[in-house]
Amino acid sequence: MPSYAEVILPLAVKSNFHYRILPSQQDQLAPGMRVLVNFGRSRIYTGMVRRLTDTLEEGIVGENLKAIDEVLDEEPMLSEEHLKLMDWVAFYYCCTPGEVFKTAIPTGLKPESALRVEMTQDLIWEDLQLDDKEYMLLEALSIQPVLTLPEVAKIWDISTIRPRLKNMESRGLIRTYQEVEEKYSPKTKTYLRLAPDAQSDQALEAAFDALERAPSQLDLFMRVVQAYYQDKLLPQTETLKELGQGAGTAKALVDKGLIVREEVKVDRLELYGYEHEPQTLELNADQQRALGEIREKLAESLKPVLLHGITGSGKTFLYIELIREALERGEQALYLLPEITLTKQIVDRVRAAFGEKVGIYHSRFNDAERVEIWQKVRRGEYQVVVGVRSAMFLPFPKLGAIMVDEEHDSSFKQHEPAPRYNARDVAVYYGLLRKIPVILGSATPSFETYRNAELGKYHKVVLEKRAVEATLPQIEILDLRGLRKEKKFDGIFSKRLIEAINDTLARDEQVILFQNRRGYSPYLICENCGHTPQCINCDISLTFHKERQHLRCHYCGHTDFNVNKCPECGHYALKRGGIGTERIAEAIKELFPDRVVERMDMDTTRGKSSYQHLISRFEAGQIDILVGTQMVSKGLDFENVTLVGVILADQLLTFPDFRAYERSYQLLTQVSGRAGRSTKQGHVFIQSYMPDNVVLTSLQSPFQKFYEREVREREQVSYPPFTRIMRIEFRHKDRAFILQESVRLDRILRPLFGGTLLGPDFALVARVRNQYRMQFMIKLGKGLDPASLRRALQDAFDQYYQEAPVKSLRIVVDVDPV
DNA sequence: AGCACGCCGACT
DNA sequence: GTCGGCGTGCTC
Repeated sequence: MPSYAEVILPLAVKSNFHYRILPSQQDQLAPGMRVLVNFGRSRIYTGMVRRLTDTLEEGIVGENLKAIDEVLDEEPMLSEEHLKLMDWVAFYYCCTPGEVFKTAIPTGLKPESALRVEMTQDLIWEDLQLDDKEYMLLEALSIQPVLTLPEVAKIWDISTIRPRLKNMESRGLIRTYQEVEEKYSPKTKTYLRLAPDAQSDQALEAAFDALERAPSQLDLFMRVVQAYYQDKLLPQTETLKELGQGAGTAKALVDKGLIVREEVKVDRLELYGYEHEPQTLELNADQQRALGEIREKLAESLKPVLLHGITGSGKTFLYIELIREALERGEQALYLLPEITLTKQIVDRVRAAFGEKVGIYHSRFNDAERVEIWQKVRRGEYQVVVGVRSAMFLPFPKLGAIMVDEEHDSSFKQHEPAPRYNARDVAVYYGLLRKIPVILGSATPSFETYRNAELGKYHKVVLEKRAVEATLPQIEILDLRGLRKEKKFDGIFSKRLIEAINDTLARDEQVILFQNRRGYSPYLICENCGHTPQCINCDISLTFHKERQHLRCHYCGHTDFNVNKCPECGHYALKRGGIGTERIAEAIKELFPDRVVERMDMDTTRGKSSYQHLISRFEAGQIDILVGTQMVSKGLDFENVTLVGVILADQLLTFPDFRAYERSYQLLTQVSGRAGRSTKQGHVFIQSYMPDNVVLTSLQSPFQKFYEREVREREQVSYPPFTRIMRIEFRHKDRAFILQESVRLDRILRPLFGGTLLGPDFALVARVRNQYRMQFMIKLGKGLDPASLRRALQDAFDQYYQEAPVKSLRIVVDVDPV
């Protein structure tokens, strides 16, 4: 048995650390187990054993290593393949193993120590020379004997508290120590049971006698006895409520020794009941054909499959069949989708097929819930998981298939913090590693995936027909230039759109209006001097929110209540510019005062269930017009929605990014797909000042045509999918300094990457939270493989740091940014 | 990520 | 003169 364990720590440290394995731990330790280890002066972290070894790097002496404090698992929590997956993510996305570990494992499974503060025993207050802060702390400690660091910080209201605490400790006033806090505890429910001593006939008789003058207690006791004879446990809360009594009654009986309380672990995940019996689906002919093709192709060779199916073609039914096959093989399946598509609708569908074998994994789950899902997946109790990005890291013991729905969706990519991974690509890698099928589904595939399919790296299967016999929605582009001249456009709505809304509502059908800007107006502008109020921390104009009567920065959250007076010239001449969802909702309410209009964007869906609530109301027909951002473009499959209006497509089309057209096409296709999900004809109106734009004119023709045309342009400028991009961003609070460093970095990077290196440029928003941001882009073509690029980059950074000390310049590497 | 050490401005 | 601010380097 090796003597040392290489341990991944949940920190952004470059490499793993080694710990000594104690003799008592020798035969129980294996890679994939969690351990408690001491790190630094006094902190205790949960680490992950990566491997066991006898050899150490040069300069590290085995005897000097710290020992593992405690082994937390009896069985490895992660398989070797899971560990390999995490290794790959760290390598590919240029981050540390610890950063991957941190995201991959729920917080509840990573207990760590926190500093506690206690008052010294027998402190004689009179003799002490205390300043205000010290007095405040001791006073707090006399009420609450143990405080944590954040609590102390709150009492003192200063930023550096540690030196003060140290000072107080050295004077013998307080004691500080590290304590590991258990982060996860199972949820329990209290049941009542007849006490063992009260179970004999004699004892019961005596008890009834004794309770003669306590009718409430007698009532409850009768229930307990009844349950005892039926061999059942009695739930305390419900029983007391039923009897109309308080907790005191139960307590009295417990005190008399007649009954006992029992805590039973309960499942936090018992969601709403699924009424449906598991059922098989009837696939239509086209779906049958596609399913057959997928099977054939996978049997031929195990490559990822692009399932290209138009909106409403029933891709979900195919996923379900493929999942069923995995389960029949005795394996598990993972169904990944973007956050906002994970709705009750989709869950219901999957539950209808697989019942209680289905687990859900969502960012709105709290930590305890995540732990329970994790455990159920690990024990195989969940055979199917429907989840978002991070579900990719769940510990499936025998994963047999992965479905990635809406594979083009950018929410599969994590932006902040590291690891900046794309769950779709991680899925593809994991499929390769475990030799299991991966299905990438989309109506508008990403250019990367589509090209891989064209090149034969991926299989391609197409679904061309809508599942329900329905005609595709009619898309009409409304030319605002012309309409404005003819006075058929009021600045927000064209006459044509209003008429269409009117007709739709008259038929008792519903309307979705889409605008990719929240708030009332994206900027204010002074009519006197032309100034636009900017955020004090970021280089961006502030968005006006009318309801709250303030200006808000959508990057850092800074708010400013000065909405009337120009901060530059002092005139009360601030005018509202641009159109946000709030303004559209207001305008549409004025036009249709007796209709129910609701807004769906990040401002109106902050609460845990507000999103679901809005959707349910919309589904039930309680909302006539829904105005929203991207949020309305996905997951809303409602038959009664027959009209979709895009208020202004131009901001999408002119967004300064090489993917702007690809994105616009995807988004507009998706939002159009909301109209006419049934036999009713759907209509889509897109307002624009650039009606001839190729994206708008391509919307009604097949995706492939648009792709072929666009991809040629990409090829000419060597952009993805012909290259892969690595973005190197650096941040610093001093503008002059970052400019100077950009030149120095350029000098080092240029010889390595030559013409494939773009930049340095300021980022799209040059300053965020008072940090200036500049960036390089490296286009990684055929010549350079990712591994050597990463090495070259590491060398370059090493050289950069060696050349001159760098003051707090943060460098962020983003691989395959989207 | 913490936490210690080390160097510069506003206070007794 | 010191207290306390942050900037830098190290942790198996």
